[in-house]
Amino acid sequence: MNPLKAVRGTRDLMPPETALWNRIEAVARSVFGRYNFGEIRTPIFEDTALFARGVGEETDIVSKEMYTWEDRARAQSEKTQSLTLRPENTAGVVRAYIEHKLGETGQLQKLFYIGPQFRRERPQKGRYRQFSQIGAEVIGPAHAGAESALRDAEVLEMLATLLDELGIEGWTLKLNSVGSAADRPVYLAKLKAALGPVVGGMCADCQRRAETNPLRVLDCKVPEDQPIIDGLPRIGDSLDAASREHFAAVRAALDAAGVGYTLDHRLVRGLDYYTRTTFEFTHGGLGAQNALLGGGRYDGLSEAIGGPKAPGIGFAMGEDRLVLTLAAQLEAQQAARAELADVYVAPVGERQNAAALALARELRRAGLRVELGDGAFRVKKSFEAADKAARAIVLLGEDEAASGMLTVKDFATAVQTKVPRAELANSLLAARAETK
RNA sequence: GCGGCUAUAGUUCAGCGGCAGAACGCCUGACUGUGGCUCAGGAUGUCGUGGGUUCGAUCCCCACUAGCCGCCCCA
Repeated sequence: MNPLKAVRGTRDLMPPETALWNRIEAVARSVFGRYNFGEIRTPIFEDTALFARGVGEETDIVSKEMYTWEDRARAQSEKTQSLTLRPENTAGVVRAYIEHKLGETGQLQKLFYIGPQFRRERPQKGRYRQFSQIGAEVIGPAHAGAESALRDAEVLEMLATLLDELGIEGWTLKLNSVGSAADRPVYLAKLKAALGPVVGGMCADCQRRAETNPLRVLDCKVPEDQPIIDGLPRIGDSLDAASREHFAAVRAALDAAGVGYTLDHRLVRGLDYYTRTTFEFTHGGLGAQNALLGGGRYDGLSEAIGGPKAPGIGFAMGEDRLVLTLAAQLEAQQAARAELADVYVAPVGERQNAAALALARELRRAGLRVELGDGAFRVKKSFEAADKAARAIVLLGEDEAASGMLTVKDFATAVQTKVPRAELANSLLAARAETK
């Protein structure tokens, strides 16, 4: 029988890499906290209809990338229900906002999440079928200021801070406005009309996209098509006065805060719910998956899934890609170093094993990270193991047990001393404080 | 869903139609209570899975599976 393996597109995360994941999440929590966001945890699966209505029936995510199944009825009277592993988290957050009537509080809701999402795509570097996203949403009634351009700018400024604090070097913010729900059809009609006479001269992909999803034509990277694309109408020219003003206010606030960005009139996002501001933070070195995070405003999403009017803006960041980027910046080695134990407790002779556990318990209760050896090991072997696992070793043999003076050797300095048992924890804590 | 490349020790990888290799790591000893450096020895493995060609296949052929890269799409 073949051993079972993790299913395609999923993987195990293990030390030392998990230390890097934890560090990323700790930095994100710290930044979100300072911007006064609270954490939300929504279920990993939801009613399929939530994604069909929220994300958009015609998007690739919904039409071919979801893990969907029919939940079986447990009684004759019970109906079966179509359930889906969440492919993204914004729809779930907005569903919770509606379900718990958060709009009735009158307050702006600022929520962040960290958790796994699922899409049945072909796996490749930085893209897995179970992947983790870190995201946040600002949503609320219009009278709470949810529609304000200041909220867009604040979210973008927060993201710039987050990427800086994570230590991501060389990111780029791309910014665009796709207009209101009313602007979209107007622009689509113009775009289709303009494509009509020229699409025949474009690449096969574009000819297909012109039919299925004309906005994606703007994303085409084929060099020969670029002059044609440059001649197509720009979405920015189809915005109504209010959208135009909103976008100008976002840019003004970013300029005032000193957050750099690049206007990209071709930045259209794949999800149906986006309105007005759309953005993407990109980074080189990720191959075809160069987007670290993306997001935008979704003023109509709540209504699309049956809720009250609740404009909002949010983003989702691919945590797997952040890890890749940071690991490439040698952060992984530092994370691995942080995993070293403070001390290795080495009993000498099996008769000291019981006493060694008691000693390890004392040290661990004092807050030290402790690896416990085994008295069956020869002392040389204990030292070898300790050198790999910890910053220092404590020997507990017959001499030490009799005298109460423990032998401690610090590997960084190679200095060996005798320390009274009562002072051991404090002395090790002091040593740790020095090296960190 | 489509195309290209890849799959050999714990890891990174070499290799050849006829006994399975290196480096690092691991184990043992030099050193009976002292790591790192050195030296001497040792163990690794259904050569991804299944089929075919052949006297003989890890090697050649086919299929499958998985990974990587790209496309589609997206975070």
